[in-house]
Amino acid sequence: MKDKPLKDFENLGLAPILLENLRRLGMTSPTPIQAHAIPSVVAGRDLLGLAQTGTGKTAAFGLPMLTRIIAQNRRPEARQIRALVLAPTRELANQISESLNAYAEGAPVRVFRVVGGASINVQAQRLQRGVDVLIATPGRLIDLMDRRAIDLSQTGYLVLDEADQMLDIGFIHALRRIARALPQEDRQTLMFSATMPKLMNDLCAEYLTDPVRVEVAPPGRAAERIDQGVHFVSQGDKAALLAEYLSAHTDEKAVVFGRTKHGADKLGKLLDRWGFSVASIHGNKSQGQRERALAAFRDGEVKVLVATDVAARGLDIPLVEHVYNYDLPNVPENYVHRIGRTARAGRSGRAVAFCAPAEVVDLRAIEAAMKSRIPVIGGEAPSAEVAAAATAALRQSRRNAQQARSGGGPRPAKAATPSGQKPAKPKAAKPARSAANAGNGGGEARPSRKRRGGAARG
DNA sequence: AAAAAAC
Repeated sequence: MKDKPLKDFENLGLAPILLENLRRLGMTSPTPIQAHAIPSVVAGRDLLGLAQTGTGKTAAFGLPMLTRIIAQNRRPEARQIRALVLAPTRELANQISESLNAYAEGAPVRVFRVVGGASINVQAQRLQRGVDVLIATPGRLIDLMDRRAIDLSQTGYLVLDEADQMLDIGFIHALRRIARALPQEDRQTLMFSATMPKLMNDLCAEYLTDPVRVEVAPPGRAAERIDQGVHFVSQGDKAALLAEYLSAHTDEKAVVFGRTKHGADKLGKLLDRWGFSVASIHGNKSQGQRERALAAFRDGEVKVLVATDVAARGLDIPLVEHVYNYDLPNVPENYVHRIGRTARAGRSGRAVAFCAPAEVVDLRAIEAAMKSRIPVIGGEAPSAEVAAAATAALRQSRRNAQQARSGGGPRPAKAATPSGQKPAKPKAAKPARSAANAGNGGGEARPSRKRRGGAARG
C-alpha cells in the first residue's frame, strides 16, 4: 500500500457524503499523510501522525473519524459528545472547526466548537442537546467539566492536535484531567505533532494503543522551500532594520514574531506610527480583536501581522511571503513552527531571523535542533565574549525585573516611598531626561535608511 | 523566562 500512493479519495473507505463534499470543495487527491492515515483510522487503529502543519492533518483525522461516526449512527444523549478534538489555541480550534464543518456539510453529524473568550452559557446550552464532534481548547473544556455541562463518558474518539505543545506545564494537567474523564478502553486516540521531543514518547505510551505511525517529513527540519537567513543586529536597531525589510516588500504579506505580548504590542504600534499596514495578535487582546486582526491579515487588508507564539503553530494563512523572527523564540522548536507560516500549499517563502548578541545562544540552539546552519545574510556575528556578556546582562536584567515584580506587593513599612515614585539613587549622576531619549512617546519619525553603525560589536 | 488556556 505504501509503495503505491492512491491518486484519489475514492478507495480510502470514506463515507459517500464526505466524498461528495470533497469534490465540491475541490479536494481531489489525498496528501501523503491523508493517503496513509485514513485507511488505518477508518479501520479503528490509534494513530501517531508526525507532520508539519499544512500537510493536511485536519482532513487526515477528520475524514475517517466522521466516516466512523456517520456509520455508527448513534445520537449522543444530553451533554454527551462522541468525539473530542483538542487544540492549543483558540484560533487553531476555530480553523479545525471550520474545516470539519465543511467536510461534514449535509451529513447527520453535529460539529461544535468551544473556546474561551465567548459566552460559556451559550456553549453549555448547545452541549445540553448533545454534540457529535466537539473541538475545544483545554481551559474552556475544563471549565465546562467543572460546571457539569459536559459528559465525556461516552466519547469514543480523542484527537490531540499539536500534541507536543500539550506537554507544556499548564496544558499537561488539563490534558490528564480530560483524558481521565474519557473511556479508557473503547476509545480511539489520534495524536499529531510536528516535532518528537523525548517527553512525547511518554505521552504516546500513556494514551496510544499499538498505534500506526505516519511520518510525512523528517520532524524538526525546516521546509525546503523556505529561504532562510539570519541578520545579526543590536537589540536597539531591530525596529529600524525591520522597517527596511518591510519597505522593500510593501505589497507582500509578512508575519513578524516577537517574544513577549508587551513587546509585540509595542512593535505593532510603532510600525503603525511609521505608516505600515499592520495588525497585531497576542494573548492580552480580546478574542474579538484577535479574530479581527487575523481576518484582516488573511484578507490582505493589512500586510503585516505582528504576533507572539500564539500564532506560531498551525494557522493556515494563504500567501504569506515573509516571516520575520524579530525576537528569536526561546523554545527552539518554535522556530520551525513560526517559519512554517510561510511557504504553504506548495509555495516558496522567506524567513529572516534577527539575532541580537544576547540571542546568539538561542540561535545556536535552534540550529542544533534543526541539524543545519542558517546562512548569515546581514550584520556580523558578535564574538563569543560579547555574546556571553550580553546573555549574562540580559539574564541579570530579567532577574531584576522578576524581583521587582515579586517585591512589588505589600512591603514592610520600612523605607516606604510615596507610591509611584522611585527611591533616590545612591549616586544621583543620571542626567535629566532629554528630548532625545524621551522614549517612544508621540511623534516619532520613521528611521532614516542609514542605520547607526557598529552597535552590535560592543 | 514566556506564551498559551478560564473566569
